Amino acid sequence: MKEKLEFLKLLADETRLDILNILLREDSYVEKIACELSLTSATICYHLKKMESAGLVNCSRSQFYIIYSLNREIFDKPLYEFIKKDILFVDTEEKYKKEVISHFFKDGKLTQLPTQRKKREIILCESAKQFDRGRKYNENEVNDIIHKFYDDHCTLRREMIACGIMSREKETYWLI
Amino acid sequence: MKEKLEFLKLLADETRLDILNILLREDSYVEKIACELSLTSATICYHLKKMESAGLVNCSRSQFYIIYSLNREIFDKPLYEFIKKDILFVDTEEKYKKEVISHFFKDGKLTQLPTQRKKREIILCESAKQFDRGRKYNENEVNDIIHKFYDDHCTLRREMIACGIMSREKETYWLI
DNA sequence: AGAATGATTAGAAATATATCAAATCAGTAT
DNA sequence: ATACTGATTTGATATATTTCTAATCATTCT
Repeated sequence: MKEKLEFLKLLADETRLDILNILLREDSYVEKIACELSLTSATICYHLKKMESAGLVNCSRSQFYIIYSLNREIFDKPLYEFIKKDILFVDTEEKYKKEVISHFFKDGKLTQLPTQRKKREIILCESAKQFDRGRKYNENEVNDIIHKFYDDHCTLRREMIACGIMSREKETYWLI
Repeated sequence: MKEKLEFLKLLADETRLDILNILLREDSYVEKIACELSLTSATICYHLKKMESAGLVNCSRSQFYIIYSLNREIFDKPLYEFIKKDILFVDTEEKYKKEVISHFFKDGKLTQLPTQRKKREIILCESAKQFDRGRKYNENEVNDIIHKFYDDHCTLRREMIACGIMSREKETYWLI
């Protein structure tokens, strides 16, 4: 998660890639790398310290120098390992529905019936909450209830039946 | 090379990692991803476009939507593949030597004999260029030549012999 | 053809970070 | 002990990039 991102951020820098490529070839030390890359020691040190604390490289003192070396095993892992998060996404459908509902319902009024099938279905389900399950309604009652939040009661009524939320027999309507 | 860096930069962003993790689970489209991550469509689009042009994801239109999917084969490769540069480093030793020489020689004068063995060797080799190979020198000649660029001719003369650049027999000196 | 809708682009603001010069720290050698 | 030398830290500057809002584009459906 957070660590993986930090890890990838470390790799996503040209200077650090250059440093890693040098270490891939041979162990080295700050001053020499700085010379090879035409940068200051301060800069190289800054990068090496960062990479060291992330476990990308190791270091040990040898006489005057602090020798840096690559932690090679890390680089054998497939890229997949570095992007996969362990977090499971739950309730994304629910969140999406809420988003759609809050977009089409303003102050309790349905501003418009969505053209898109998937979204229309969500809106129709939401509209159906104005009716009680098990109760029978006549056409006028249905129209009145719909009219409280949407002008075109004919269309909405028809659509609810078309998508299988509501059923009708003669003049009687009920939720399925 | 350049491409690899661009690739890693793309991965080193939290939002893009989130997007990739969503696509790892299922194909999706801009608006839905935006909703799931609580960001605007513009932002998601910006990231997806970037990743698409790098070949990380693919897209195709389906009715209203442009469905994005992961280019999975890329993620199977080991990290190593993404950091290894093809460029061979040549002349790094040469560059390092020049750096050391220009540091210790100012205006043709040797400011100081380096303490460090490796650097001292470089300086001694550089100093040896003042002598001609094959020619024999007596001690005074050696001292005079050295004295033109360094005060302590005794030390320098001794060091050149110690490190095997110059040889001596009785009062005669010559380069090896 | 025209309305609706998802995708994209443009411009601006905010944030993160690589780099350097200079100062300081920490071992090494005489 | 003291001078030397490589490593590190600090503070400042420059640059890149993410994100948003608003406008525009492109496609689908009636």
